Amino acid sequence: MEERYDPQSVEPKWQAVWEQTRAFAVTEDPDKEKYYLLEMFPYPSGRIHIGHVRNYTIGDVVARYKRMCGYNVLHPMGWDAFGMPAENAAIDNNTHPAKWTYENIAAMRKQLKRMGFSYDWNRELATCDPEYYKWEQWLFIRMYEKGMVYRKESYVNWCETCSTVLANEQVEAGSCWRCGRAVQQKKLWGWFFKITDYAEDLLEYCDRLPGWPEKVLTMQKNWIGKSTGAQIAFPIYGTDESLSVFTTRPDTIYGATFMVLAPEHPLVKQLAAGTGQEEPVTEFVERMARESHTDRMTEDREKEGVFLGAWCINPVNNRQIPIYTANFALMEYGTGAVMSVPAHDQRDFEFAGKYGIEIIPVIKPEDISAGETARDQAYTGDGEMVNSGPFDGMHNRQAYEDLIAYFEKHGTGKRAVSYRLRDWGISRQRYWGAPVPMVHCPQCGIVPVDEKDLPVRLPEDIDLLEGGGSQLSAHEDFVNTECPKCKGPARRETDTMDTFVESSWYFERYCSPDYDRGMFDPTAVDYWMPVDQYIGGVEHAVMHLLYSRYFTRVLKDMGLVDFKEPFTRLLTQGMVCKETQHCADHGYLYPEEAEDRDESVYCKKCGNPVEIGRVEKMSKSKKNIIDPNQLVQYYGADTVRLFCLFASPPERDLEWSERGVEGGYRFLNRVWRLARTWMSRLENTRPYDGAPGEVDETARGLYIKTHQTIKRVTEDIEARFHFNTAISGAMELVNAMYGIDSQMAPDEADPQTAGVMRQALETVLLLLAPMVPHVTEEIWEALGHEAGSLANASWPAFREDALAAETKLIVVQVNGKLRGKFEIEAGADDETIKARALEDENAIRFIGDKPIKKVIAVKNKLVNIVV
RNA sequence: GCCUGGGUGGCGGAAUAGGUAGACGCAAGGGACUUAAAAUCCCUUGGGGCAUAGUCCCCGUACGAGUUCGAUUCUCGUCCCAGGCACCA
Repeated sequence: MEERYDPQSVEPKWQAVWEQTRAFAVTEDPDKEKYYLLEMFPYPSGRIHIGHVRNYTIGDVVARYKRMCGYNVLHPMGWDAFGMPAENAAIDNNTHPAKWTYENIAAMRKQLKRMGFSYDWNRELATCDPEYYKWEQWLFIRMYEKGMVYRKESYVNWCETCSTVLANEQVEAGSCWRCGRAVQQKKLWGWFFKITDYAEDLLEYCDRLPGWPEKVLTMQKNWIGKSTGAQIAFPIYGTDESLSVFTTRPDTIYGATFMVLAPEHPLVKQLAAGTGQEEPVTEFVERMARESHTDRMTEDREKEGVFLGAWCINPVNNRQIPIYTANFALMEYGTGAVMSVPAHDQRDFEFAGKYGIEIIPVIKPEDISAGETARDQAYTGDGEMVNSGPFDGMHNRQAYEDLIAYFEKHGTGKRAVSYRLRDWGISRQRYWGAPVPMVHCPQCGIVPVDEKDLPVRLPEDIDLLEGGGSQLSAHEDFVNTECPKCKGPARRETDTMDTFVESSWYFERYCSPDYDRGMFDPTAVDYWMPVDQYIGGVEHAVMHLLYSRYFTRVLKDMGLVDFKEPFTRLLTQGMVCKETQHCADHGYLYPEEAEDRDESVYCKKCGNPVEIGRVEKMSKSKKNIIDPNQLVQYYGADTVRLFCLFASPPERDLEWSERGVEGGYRFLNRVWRLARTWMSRLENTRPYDGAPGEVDETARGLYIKTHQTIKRVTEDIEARFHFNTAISGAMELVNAMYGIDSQMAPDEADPQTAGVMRQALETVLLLLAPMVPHVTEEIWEALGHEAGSLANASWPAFREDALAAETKLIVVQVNGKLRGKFEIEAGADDETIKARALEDENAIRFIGDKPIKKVIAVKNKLVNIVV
């Protein structure tokens, strides 16, 4: 053991050992209980950032901990390797996306290895590998055959900068989630997955995922957005046709005074034709089409519409009601038509007010005296029905049910459910993605590629410099093919798939990454899946996690897996944040561009004082980032890992602090120095593992502390992943060992004390091994253990009797306020401790001459005297 | 507006089947070692009070009530912060 702790020599040494011995490679072993720990795989951007480090450190601690507990732990890592940045970088640097991607992967793999994460690198995969996306294409065809995929022309979210389609989930506040540009609507043909078929099941299972954070489940539920109500047909006046609407409030139908169609609704132009309203309607519809989705959806958007010149008939009272088209109606939701009841819907109320449409209240508010009708807003609550013919006097909840029964009886409507969730549009007009494996044949129409011809490989000789959009459609060799059916000339589909498709099944591929007869080896998936613990950022709460749940259901319905939910437990770790530094002349500054002196911070460029901003998520634009590489070079991977774990519990945001990192480094040095000081005394000593009764005074405290710490750290990790308190516990144990150290020199220690010291030291190493694996392995070896054996050591167990055989501190309260305390042997009965408490001088002082009403005793804890 | 979380020292954060509030770390102050500094080690550190300086007293977990012998923890109300959703009929 070296005198000085030098992470730069210790860490690479153990990383080499783990690599050579393939320490973390696993295979299915039916005799061992499995544990599948997965962290969300990264996009290979070129270098890992501190968010990755935190995510993967948390995961690594759990993986190593479970491994020490005897589980067969699958802990894989790979690359979410398709996507736009590769194309942009390729254009910028005149390289190829594949080259750029694989170089980035190599660089990041090296960085991850330098962190000492316990991955089974044999299972590494990259989604841009044809051997990977081949099976994605295979599944696409299976889904197509089963009618789970379809093609349609639709308005899509279009990002001009990225020249691609975005899924609804990829639009954030009306802008592209990647580049921030305002999203436009564009009509385009594209491929869709029928995720809406599973809306109900996905929703239902939100209540059957106890291992998931409530927050994520709520977000998913909201995203699916289930509403129940009725679908009702309104005959169109003067025609044989009818207008179908979805409403959640069939009970308010007597108050319907107008109808609204989405501007894109096919009936809009048809109904307006020849009514004299044709011109204003066409003008309105065209203006709406020109407006971006963003503008139309902005908050507080003024409601606006045009009368179509047509009417429909309310089926319950034959009332003739006007039909409008308006900006607030969405074609994608329900039937694209709204039954408007201004008295009981705020939006309809505003519209009616603007256009002078009649407002008929049909529900009397429960909290307002009868007869009152003048209101400045819609009433959306419950109450007694009025103005509703035969339903008058009934409670609206009852009328709701009766009206649905009435519609069903007369065939004018039915109970209905509507979801906010839309089908998943997966077409992207980009090069760097998995090609959709379909062929357009002038004779046979759309034909899937033959399975034997998979994968449909991305052509490598491509010139990306020619403008944006998909270069695939310009690649003649790729596009021109023959029809799998009639063998005539045909054209290939040039859309590639959304990269979320790859990440919807990679966790299954990890189970058998080299399998070449299917997406995965069923026996391997059967053994490893589902993932026991999944860890990643909350930013994936909706998209990635919902798509993965959907995909798993698809695989189940195809008989490929026998479970519905891929992730049993989910942990969403918080973000890494740091204060910003801003110079009046030079803008935001990187940490190394500012200089700390005299308790203030100055800009290195101009020497002026720097303004310290609020603590925010680390981002390049704010320059409040720190480079994991530099930290590792300076402090070592163990210190960086330790700080990430210690600074805050995993689900909470972590505020980066250079001083905090130094604190972590100092602690590891403290452990090192203690081990080094005592090494010659301990290396030939056996750890003391005897009964507590035989431990004499000197070592007794440390002995008990050791066992208490094992219990505490185990519970902190096992029950709640609170590594910060686990580390606190280990620090306390080290402090206790320094207590012995300050009392005696190592060679003065009696055999028993030395044994207890060794036991304490080994405990510290075992408990910290999952968190700081390198330094602990080094000291473990110095103690005479086989090199590299700590990674496979058993998690320590505590002795119950070591915790039990103790005196307890009893707190004395008078009227609930702390007035004194005393020590007594553990388990002393209530009467004994009450008696002792009543003798307490200070307590007596507070009791004074007031009569004692009651004395409450809690065994081993406290006595409260009530006066 | 709706849905989730969350408000505890100078700072990051401990403590919830209700039972000593502030573990552990950072920062700060004092001391030891040193020619000196760094490193290290030890001590102090929520606020206030006192003729008694203590095994002392009062206040204190966003704010206001309530339940209880006892509330950071449970209930109700209010305020503030963060994240998500937001014309979804």
